[in-house]
Amino acid sequence: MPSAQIVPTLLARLRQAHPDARYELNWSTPFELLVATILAAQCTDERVNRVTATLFQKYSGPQAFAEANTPELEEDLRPTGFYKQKAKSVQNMSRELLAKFGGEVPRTIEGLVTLPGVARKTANVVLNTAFNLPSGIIVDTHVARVSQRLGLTKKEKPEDIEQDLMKLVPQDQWTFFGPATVLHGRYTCTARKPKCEECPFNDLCPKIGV
DNA sequence: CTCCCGATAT
DNA sequence: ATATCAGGAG
Repeated sequence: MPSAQIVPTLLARLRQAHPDARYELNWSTPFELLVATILAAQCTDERVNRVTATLFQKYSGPQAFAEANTPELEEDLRPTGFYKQKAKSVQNMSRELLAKFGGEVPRTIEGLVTLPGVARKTANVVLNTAFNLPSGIIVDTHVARVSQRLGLTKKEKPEDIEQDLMKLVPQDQWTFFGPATVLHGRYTCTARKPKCEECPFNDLCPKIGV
């Protein structure tokens, strides 16, 4: 069966499994979601949430991060891993945000991607989740793995996978498909021991790469 | 392609 | 012990 044919079934069953799929990062403003998403690289949401709970009390917005003492910020971010890189990204991102966008998170992928530490995945998370804009499809390690196993793409690079998915999935489903597929990958189609027995797509999955 | 880097599941 | 985890920059 061509992969395009299974997409409507896929979307219907995804909705059953994850009716209110949304990101599991905690945030109260688009800026906080942007910071949290940068911190989420190679790190679980749970650990990011543990850090941001106190982080966002200490640093109230882009101005506070821009003026922060860098070694101190590094320590604040240490539990998320890559902490020197992430401290630099968050601080420089905040400075650029103030300099170029008046401290307001831009609502376009072109604008977001100019910020340090922000590429398509992070930009799509912010636009899809905070602004409900179908700017593209979030492709992280989970979406990539699930899409490959289901035979929706044979590509390796996230940007190429996103292109394939955008052709297959109707645009008004993009903001649902991304987060829902992330959850499916996180809890069912896991990297190491995928739970194929309890997977709602078991009957239509070629199980590529499993 | 390599590097950044700590925490957790297997 | 080691692969992997909501990636991105140089």
